[in-house]
Amino acid sequence: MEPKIKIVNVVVSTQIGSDIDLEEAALILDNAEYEPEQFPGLVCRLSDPKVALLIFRSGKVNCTGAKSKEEAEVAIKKIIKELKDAGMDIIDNPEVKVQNMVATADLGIEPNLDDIALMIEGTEYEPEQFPGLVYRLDDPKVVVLIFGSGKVVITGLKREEDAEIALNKILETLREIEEII
Amino acid sequence: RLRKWQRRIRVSDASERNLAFALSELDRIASKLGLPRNVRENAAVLYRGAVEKGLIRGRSIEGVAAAALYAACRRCRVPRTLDEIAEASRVDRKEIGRTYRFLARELGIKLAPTNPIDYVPRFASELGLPGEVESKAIAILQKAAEKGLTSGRGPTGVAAAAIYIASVLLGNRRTQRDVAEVAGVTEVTIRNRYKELTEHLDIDVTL
DNA sequence: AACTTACTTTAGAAAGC
DNA sequence: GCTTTAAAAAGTAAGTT
Repeated sequence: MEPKIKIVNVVVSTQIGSDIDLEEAALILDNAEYEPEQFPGLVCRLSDPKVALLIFRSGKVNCTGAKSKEEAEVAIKKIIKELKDAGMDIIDNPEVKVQNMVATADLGIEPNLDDIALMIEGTEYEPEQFPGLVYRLDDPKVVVLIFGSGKVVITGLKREEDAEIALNKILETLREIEEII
Repeated sequence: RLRKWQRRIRVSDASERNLAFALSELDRIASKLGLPRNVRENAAVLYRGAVEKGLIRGRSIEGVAAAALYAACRRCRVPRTLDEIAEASRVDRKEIGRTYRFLARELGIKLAPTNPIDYVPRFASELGLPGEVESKAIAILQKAAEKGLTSGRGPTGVAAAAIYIASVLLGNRRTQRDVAEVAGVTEVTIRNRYKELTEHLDIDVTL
């Protein structure tokens, strides 16, 4: 519990029915946009849990922008209630699956990105294109963006605890590099 | 049996035609950018390697050629930005960058991040600056790298700021606007890097 | 020169082109 | 591959004031 890891985004998927009339749903939901020419899903933004939901004709639903799985579940229950109250055929307590989580943290040191790029396989660092170094880990299968400030972004997370595991692995690798130098 | 034979001829015909096209593309882009022979040859080697490993599948010949040239420029320490390569070819920078990463990974080429110092000779030359200014800019960049002032910043921006500072210090002043133009960055970026470098390296620039 | 807004990178799901 | 969604990191860019 040394590093303060903060979950900043959670992506979740679920299914609330099948063969959903998105035109109808668009009329029922307040902040809904549905432009099939542009994207096959209906976009609905909620302000309460500040999230965005994508609803598809198949009944599949994605929820992004939540800070936790629970927050995403609250958002999904909200739209389910709205659609059900309007008379649509919707599943009540669908199983929600976390597809991805994004976290931020601080290494507490200012790493030399050039050294990391040269010494660690599987890292990409192209400052011309992006200031962060891209570090792909296999064990917790996540991707970590490391910045010169020591700030870090961890994404691809399926479990919250993997963030700390990944962070510790990186700190350990950084220590090994410093020993060599 | 005869069909199979004809097919082989056709395939090898197509391969040769594609390789010839790729090499002419490399030459066309390289000429437009005024790249030396060794860079073109290096790019051709990379391209052939990509063909041998079947890395062209699902990718355009122009895209792979542009990416090979981008990688070759870096390997030969005469870097061109993705924007410069994109402008000289008809491939957009996003695809060149993506293809370059793919090639580097698949061909097992590990390129060090572009060193801002590698941009100095070209930029200084385009600005008509003497060798002393070039050397001074390089010295500034070496100090900057030691203090971690280049990490995360765009190589062209840092190089531009160092050249600007060196030009002022040695009495061969170029305007930020002129330096920004040859480096392909904005004046705002030069000012930001300028502030950072002069403050952290204790450089007194009196105008 | 300051502000604001916006784009670069990463992951993942969805349905369709 | 692309399209759309959200969010963070830090750098760079562009438009206003």
